[in-house]
Amino acid sequence: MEMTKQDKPIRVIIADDNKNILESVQAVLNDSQDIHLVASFGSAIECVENIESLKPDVVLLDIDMPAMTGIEAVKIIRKKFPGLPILMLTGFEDDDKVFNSICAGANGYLLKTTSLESLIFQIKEVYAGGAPMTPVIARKMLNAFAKQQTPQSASEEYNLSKREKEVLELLVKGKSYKMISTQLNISYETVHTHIRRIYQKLHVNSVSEAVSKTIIQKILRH
Amino acid sequence: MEMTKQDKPIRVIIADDNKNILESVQAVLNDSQDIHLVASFGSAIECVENIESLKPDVVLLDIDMPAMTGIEAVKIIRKKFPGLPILMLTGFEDDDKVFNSICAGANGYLLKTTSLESLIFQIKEVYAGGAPMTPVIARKMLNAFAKQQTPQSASEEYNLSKREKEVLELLVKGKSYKMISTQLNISYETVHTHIRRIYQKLHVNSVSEAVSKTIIQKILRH
DNA sequence: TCATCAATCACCATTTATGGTTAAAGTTGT
DNA sequence: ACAACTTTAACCATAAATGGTGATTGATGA
Repeated sequence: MEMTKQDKPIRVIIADDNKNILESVQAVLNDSQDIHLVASFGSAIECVENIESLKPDVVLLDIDMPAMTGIEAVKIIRKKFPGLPILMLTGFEDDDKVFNSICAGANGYLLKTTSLESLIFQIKEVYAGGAPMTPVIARKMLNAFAKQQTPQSASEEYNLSKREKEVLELLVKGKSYKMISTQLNISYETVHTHIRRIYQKLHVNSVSEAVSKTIIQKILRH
Repeated sequence: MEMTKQDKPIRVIIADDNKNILESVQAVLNDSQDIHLVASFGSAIECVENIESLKPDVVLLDIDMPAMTGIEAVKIIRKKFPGLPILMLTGFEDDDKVFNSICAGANGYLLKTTSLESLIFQIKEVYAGGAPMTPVIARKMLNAFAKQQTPQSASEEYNLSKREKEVLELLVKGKSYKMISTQLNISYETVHTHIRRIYQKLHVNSVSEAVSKTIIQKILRH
């Protein structure tokens, strides 16, 4: 894949709730001949609303934003603009979020700690059809791919509380009570209580039933 | 993932039908303290046959070889040695082949045009749990993943026996060991044994993991 | 025929999961 | 301020699952 000089600059928009990030990205991209930062937004909603009119070539999305998260934004954008390259921005390698973003249709991600010159390179790369990611994330993707793991299944129908959904997610991923308690930083007994409620609400009485029910549910919604 | 100094060199074997490649790789690896090229083979078959006795830490496989291709070799090796890192070697970015290699279980790939110093680095990386690949290939993987495609080879068989499949079916339906034993008219301990084997073959160690894996697999096949 | 694998069963020890019950602190909305 | 709900946590007892080891029978195939 050869990188030829752009006749027209790559149109980029960005959404990030952190002003500092926005500003520094702006500064760098404005210096570039090949990239034109068309607009920047402080929230995902604004960004999504303006894509149609702005017609960007590449979208940069902070993965963590209040109200609408970057992941949700990806889903919406991907649905309306199947081919539009989307890069996620994240402060650190939050595996699950990056993983879910990618499942939602993101084309790669950038660590905010990445050098800003590298940013320009990565934007060009994703525009040219590449997918920036580090070997560690790549490996995770491959593993997940090989295992055909489930991304994320939100179980709305059963009136599960936020915490209960979290716990159920982890159960579906095959975690034990103990692992869940560690991961969520709560006691084993609390996990036990949550699972009790989950079982009540789902009308099941074992992990395997809960897991089946949850996955099937999720699939059927598509 | 931190790269610490190796106390023992990484044991590497390579298969490539091109003598020039073999020789230059040999030359480079022999200069390295951290890597020990244990053996090199001119064909995939020889390579596969000798893995067991050589116990390498990393395998390098040319993607294009006569008789048995690298891809076929990957499948075989991956089956016998689930955790063994495999790097594919290819002359150019043959997307499909690389893609299929990865689906077959390769952990990354190297262009033969890559600098030989880089080669050492990449070997260390895959040994440490990374997955060397270029952005273009990564993009393909992501697309396939997002679409939840099942590439030819990725719909792995797990070599479950007839009985094991039956037991797994019931597990997925949420049945307990006891219920399964009743339904199949076999003892609890036999169920236990079957499940043991199933876990081995699926590389899991709990019902929930087995169930997730199985359902996803099944659903994705259509 | 010898080797391999599928299917069956058992004994053991240990870890996990499940169900019943209780309860305190925090949140939210009326 | 009160009700309703969420999240947290604990105690107890029992059921279930997991892992190690070993073993027998029959079928299949080199």
